[in-house]
Amino acid sequence: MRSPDVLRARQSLAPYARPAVAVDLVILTLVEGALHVLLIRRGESPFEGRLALPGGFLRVGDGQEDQGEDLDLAAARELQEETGLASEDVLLEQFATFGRPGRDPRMRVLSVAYYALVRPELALRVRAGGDAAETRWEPVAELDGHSLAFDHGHILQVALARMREKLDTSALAFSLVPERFTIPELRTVFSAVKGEPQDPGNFRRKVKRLVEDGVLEPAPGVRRTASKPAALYRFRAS
Amino acid sequence: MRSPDVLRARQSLAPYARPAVAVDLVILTLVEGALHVLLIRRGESPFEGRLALPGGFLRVGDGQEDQGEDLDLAAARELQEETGLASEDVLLEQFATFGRPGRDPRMRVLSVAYYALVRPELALRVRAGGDAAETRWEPVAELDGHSLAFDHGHILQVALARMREKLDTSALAFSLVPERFTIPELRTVFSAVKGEPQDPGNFRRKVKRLVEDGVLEPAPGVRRTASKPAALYRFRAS
DNA sequence: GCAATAGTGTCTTTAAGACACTATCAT
DNA sequence: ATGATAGTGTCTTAAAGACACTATTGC
Repeated sequence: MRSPDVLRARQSLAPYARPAVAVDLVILTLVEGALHVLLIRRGESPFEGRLALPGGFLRVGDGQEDQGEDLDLAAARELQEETGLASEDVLLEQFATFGRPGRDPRMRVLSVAYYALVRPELALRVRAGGDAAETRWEPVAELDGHSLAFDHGHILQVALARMREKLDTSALAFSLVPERFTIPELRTVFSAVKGEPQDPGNFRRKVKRLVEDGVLEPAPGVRRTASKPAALYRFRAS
Repeated sequence: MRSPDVLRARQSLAPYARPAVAVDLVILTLVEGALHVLLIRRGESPFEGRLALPGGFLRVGDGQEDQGEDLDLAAARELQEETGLASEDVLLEQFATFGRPGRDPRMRVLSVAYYALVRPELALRVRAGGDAAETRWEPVAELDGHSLAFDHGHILQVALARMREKLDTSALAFSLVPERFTIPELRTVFSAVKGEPQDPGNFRRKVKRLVEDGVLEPAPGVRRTASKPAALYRFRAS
């Protein structure tokens, strides 16, 4: 075996072959109380005709001066290209990088994966279904993991697992409701992400604590519903 | 702006320039109750003479048939090369990927970062300080973030933040104590990672719950200490 | 009026935090 | 015996869960 020093020398002088690097997006929103993910029908091989996560290759410059775009910027650019949404309106967060050899049969490709949480009102604006590229919202719960192209089913599962971890300890949930939202709306998000219904009374108590702690604040107006109108709240950036 | 379809076509036919991809390791252990990270004194430009995280380039094959090594395997290989430790004896987990343009002045380099948690008994075996490459354990608390090469100070901070998040909700802590450990030993891990002392009585209660829940089990023997010997426990893989 | 759901209140259990106290070792 | 620390017990508070109940709307 070569010693580490020899390895290091070889690397700086004559680098190994490089992998292609893609940035893939798990774009999620809530439609009628259920998590939906934005998928694209692939029009070319491999996995032609299969659904896949939107994404694209990282732009790398051609030298020391121009080294290309940041990963977060690449994710924002892809989001814009695929949905027309600006990254300021969406929670966009890197969560893992996937690189198993063979995951793309053509060549070695690493995928730096981001999840993007889109408010329901913005999700409506996404050109879905009408495009040539055939972009569409698919309900996460009804997806067969094996139906997605590449390892995208796995990537989706990892994204969901991470979101479940962070749901209670971050501001993540507030990115899946309108900017001004009701407590029941927020409860729907928790129910959908956790996959089990949340008790209305207990959930309300939890949200009320957030208000007392200054995380949320009451917002003017009410939301008209099928029954009793509900009070509005908003997230305090502070 | 080019349409997405045109972009996709260009990419598959003539891929953009590719970044170099490194796998860097935040190798941590506990020495005398304090978190220590394994660092290497760089012997070459850039950042010659500065301390850096150990790591190396991902091995990518040269075609469709040989696509090279998996990311996890690359991390395990680097760990073995730098410390002599086998990945089975260490908790090795990817936590983020860093790719800011300019982070390496020579060229565009992505770094897929892993943390590696090493039991104190194994840490002693690591050839530290005696090598030509000058590998050494540095106390995390005393490190000036700006003293590390590249963005490695930042990478270290992200690793620690992630560990703090997962400490209470994963088996992470059990990888920083001997396979058979005492409650005070485990408490030291929590104190070091959280950065604040843990109450002995309350902490013991928490561990006892883990025993009742079958996460831990009593182990034979006792640990002799400077005072009263302590009972041993072990993590139940199950 | 009635269905639906926003919103309130209560009781119980669990866990965290503060902290006093006892037990058992090495020296 | 004494210092150190393993280990126990108690009191308080915060939060989760189960669940009964009231209030206000659209229809």
